[in-house]
Amino acid sequence: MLRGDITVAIRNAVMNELAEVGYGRLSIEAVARRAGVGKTAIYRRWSNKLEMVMEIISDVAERKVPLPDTGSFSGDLSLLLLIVSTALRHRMASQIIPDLMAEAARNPQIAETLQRALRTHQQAVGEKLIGQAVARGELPAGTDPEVAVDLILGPLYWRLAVARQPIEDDYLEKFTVAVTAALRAMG
Amino acid sequence: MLRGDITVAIRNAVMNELAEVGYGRLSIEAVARRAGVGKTAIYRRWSNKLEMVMEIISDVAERKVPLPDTGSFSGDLSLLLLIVSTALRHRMASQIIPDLMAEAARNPQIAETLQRALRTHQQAVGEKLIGQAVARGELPAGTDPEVAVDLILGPLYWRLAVARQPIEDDYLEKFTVAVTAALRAMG
DNA sequence: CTACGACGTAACGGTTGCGTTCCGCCGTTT
DNA sequence: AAACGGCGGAACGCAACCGTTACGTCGTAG
Repeated sequence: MLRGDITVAIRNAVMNELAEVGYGRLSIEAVARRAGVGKTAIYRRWSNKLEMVMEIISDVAERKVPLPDTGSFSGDLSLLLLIVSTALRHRMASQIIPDLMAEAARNPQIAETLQRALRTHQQAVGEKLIGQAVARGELPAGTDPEVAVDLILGPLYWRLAVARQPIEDDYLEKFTVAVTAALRAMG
Repeated sequence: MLRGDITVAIRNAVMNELAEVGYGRLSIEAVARRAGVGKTAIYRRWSNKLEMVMEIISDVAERKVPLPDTGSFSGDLSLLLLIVSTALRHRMASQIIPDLMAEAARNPQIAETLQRALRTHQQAVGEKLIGQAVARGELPAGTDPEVAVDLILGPLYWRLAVARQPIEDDYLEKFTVAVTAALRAMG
């Protein structure tokens, strides 16, 4: 019954509005305005702001990202770092994610949705990456995927999304070497 | 002329309000209510919300933290990790910092204030910690303090403030070993 | 003792957003 | 041809907050 093009327009408007003003200041009226749509069209689909945002965010978050398999751990790692650092440079990630993370500290429902998406992602990446490396004998058998993911994603997120400092040409290279050494030492 | 105890009450109210509802939803009226103070008392001190929050935050951010000097790099590192991880467990840090960081993505003035505080802190910690280790011969001479700081603070911030997962007993130990190896390899 | 000024309270007009309702339009279904 | 239902638009009453103002109280400085 509901028109699909209208739904798409609303979803886009929500994402853009989220990026521009954040969840806290996002208003249904602004979304309607931006989507070129009546408020009624929105309330016909969701009953309030939280429900609307959660449904839209969940959809986006559940899109799966292809995991690297280049044949060597350092290759996998380089590629992963490249993918993540590229993603974190886009507005979608660099604005919306920190905003929702901050919001999650107050709203259990947002927290749960985000954590699930995040943890699933992390686990998948960590287990595949580390599992492959261990199978190849490049990392010791006891390597903890969880700690490994922290070591890999943490610094990138910190630098790009928190400190918001640029990444120079050789940074990812240096970083790959460092992380490899760290994981070998930790086993 | 302005009464000091009132100013203190307002500052506390702002910090608590920031932690609870975040910058976006912080209202002057709520601050006044919480501080048990009239709005006039606030407007007599600051002309608007942004100015008020920035001044208060700047003050807090500029408080200097004593840097470790335990005599060895791994000792320094362990202590630093302990200090940071403890700080990040408190509401003040785990709620307010991500919130302001997200806000900074939109408000250049907030961004600048936070970046200055952050960068100053980072540089001080990085240069002292790495400098000491290099002087002792524990790290190679070319070690980049900036990358080192990313490697140290990034994973902790990620785990505690983003992923919001607990830190187990041996995590910091493992982590210390890993980071040490990473820095040695990177030189 | 007086004057000053910071204080809390209360009210102001104006803005924004909520969630709801009613309307007339128009494309689809039957 | 008629009925249905999603659509945009407009307005509703309600609530919160903005930044400002007027007023009366009270502690302190002169």
